[in-house]
Amino acid sequence: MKISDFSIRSGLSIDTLRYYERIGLLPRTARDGGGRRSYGADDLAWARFLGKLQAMDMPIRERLAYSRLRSEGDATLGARRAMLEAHRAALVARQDELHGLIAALDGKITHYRDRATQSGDSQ
Amino acid sequence: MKISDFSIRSGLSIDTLRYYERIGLLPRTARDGGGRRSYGADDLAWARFLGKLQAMDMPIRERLAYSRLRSEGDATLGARRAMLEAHRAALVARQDELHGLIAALDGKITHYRDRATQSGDSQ
DNA sequence: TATTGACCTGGAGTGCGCTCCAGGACGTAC
DNA sequence: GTACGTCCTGGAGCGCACTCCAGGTCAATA
Repeated sequence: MKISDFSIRSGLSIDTLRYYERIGLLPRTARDGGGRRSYGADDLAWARFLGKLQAMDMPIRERLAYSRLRSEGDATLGARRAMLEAHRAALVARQDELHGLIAALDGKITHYRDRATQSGDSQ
Repeated sequence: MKISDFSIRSGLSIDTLRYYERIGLLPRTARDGGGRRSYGADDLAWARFLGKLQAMDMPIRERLAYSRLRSEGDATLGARRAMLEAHRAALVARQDELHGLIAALDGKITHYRDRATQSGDSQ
């Protein structure tokens, strides 16, 4: 698969794909005769998983650490699982935080609604 | 209140306080005889509210827009409420997204657990 | 065969959100 | 009255995560 197709299918821009390869987040991609990148199905699965880690707010340094572990093979399965579990805990914490923030926001919105034409401080 | 105390009580660094004032997120703070900033209780409420908007991932441009509305007085109450309601919807959407991502992560973690000593691709 | 369009590389530029720095002023403690 | 700590300003620098650009190569198409 050439980079333009891979970009569409992975959801990552062409520039981002080259950038990720440069920093080692994606392994050095296979090339065709003319030196152009040629992606396979396994590359797609990995790129999509990276996309998910990004959607989970995992910073690029951590994704890079995970990627390095992955490149070291099965010996690092435990370490990778530990990273995912730690990140899972962070996501759950963030969910809880959002819950509280939404509640606070609801209070504020209600307050605004109540004083639509009155005075007082609403920030 | 001087800036060092206000920094502690608001949770914003001294540099951040000055930066926010520079870009107009905090109104020009009152000064004492020597030209130093002198904060009041209302400043504190506003700074803390800004902190909450930040914790809600509201980008600085939006916080700035909100801040400008606030400085225009009660005429903008409706617009401010609309902003908060829009942001609330974004937070709820993000909560839902996190829910799905955590579920996906759980699948991955379970997969890792199952193949602790086996072969196969786990990303 | 000439042109077009997609691709390549290395490196520069961007936007966000601060954070740090130099050089200077003030006010309190000794 | 001088030393010290805290403050001031304007501006530079930084880390993140891309995004864009110049200058060049290559393959297919007209």
